[in-house]
Amino acid sequence: MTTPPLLEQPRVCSIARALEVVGERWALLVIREVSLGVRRFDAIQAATGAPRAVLTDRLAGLVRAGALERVSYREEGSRTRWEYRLTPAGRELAPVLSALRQWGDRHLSGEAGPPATFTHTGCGAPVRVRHVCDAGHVIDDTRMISAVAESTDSADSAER
Amino acid sequence: MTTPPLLEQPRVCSIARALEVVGERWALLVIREVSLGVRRFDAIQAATGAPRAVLTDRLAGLVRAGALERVSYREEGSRTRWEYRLTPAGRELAPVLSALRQWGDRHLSGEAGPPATFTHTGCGAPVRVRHVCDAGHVIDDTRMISAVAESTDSADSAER
DNA sequence: CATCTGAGTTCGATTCTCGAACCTAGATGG
DNA sequence: CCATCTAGGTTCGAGAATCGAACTCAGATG
Repeated sequence: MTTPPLLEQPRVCSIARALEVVGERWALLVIREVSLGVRRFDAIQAATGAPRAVLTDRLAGLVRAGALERVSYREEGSRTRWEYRLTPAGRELAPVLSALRQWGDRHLSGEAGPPATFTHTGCGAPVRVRHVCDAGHVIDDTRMISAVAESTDSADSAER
Repeated sequence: MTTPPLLEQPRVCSIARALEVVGERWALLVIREVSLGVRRFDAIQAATGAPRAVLTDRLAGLVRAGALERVSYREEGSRTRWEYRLTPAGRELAPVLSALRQWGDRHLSGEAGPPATFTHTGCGAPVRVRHVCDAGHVIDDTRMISAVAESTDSADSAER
């Protein structure tokens, strides 16, 4: 109980799997932009600052992973263009972005305060991400969350 | 409203700032391990699979950023050792990890289902991260969240 | 026909990451 | 006293990823 044993294999975990998709540099900033309605290559490039070659790569990866889709569209009297849109899976990354923003706001925004604030459109109150259980309890103390490992091969249960 | 103008500068944003600290490869997996109680260099190395040199670098970065602290400790009749602990700021990364895990669970865990589940210790109900406003409303539709840019220089307000 | 625009490619120069091997200082064993 | 073990790193060379700037290409536009 004092010193957990060394694992022989890196831990299998959804966090690691998620990071393989959205953990590369620029990937989450791309999702941020598309969430904000910025959908065209050049606009995403300008708003993120990613090098164009890298952006090409990230966009393709996010499409392959099912977070974005590449759609052709045509404005009145204009040629066909491409744009990137969030898929439902991509939209579900919103809590990841919010959680990062919340942490950055709190710990990295210096004197100036956060560069933007987010409010509930219904009631105007500030919005944050929190742990909530399905019975409706808001949980701020992470010690009140228990991990249960789905028994795979190497049995290691995590406690916090 | 149709096509947002190209930004001249990459967007200033807490997400980008947060990613400068925790966005490098392995950083969040290190935080995951320390959250789980794995505190020693070799144990973190084994659980994450990060190369040792990279791990040295990430640990130093996370200490510099104030998410971890490096503490010496001594077990009975043993020499002095070092361990890494979460600071309060590091503990506040929990929603980031949970949000990533939630997304990975939903979209990347294939047949086998999620490798672990998390429940509220009080009531046993599954825990997830959600947007909640300070008036207590749970918000699942992100269109009900409004962004208000703190008026800096280049005025661009974000709508979703 | 020349120009503009959107959406990429190509290129050479860093920079980062990987894995394996090596180093060091305090126990520990004989 | 010497060899060994362990924790916590360093060092090293090779390979992959990132960077910024310049180039391409096809369909409007003048």
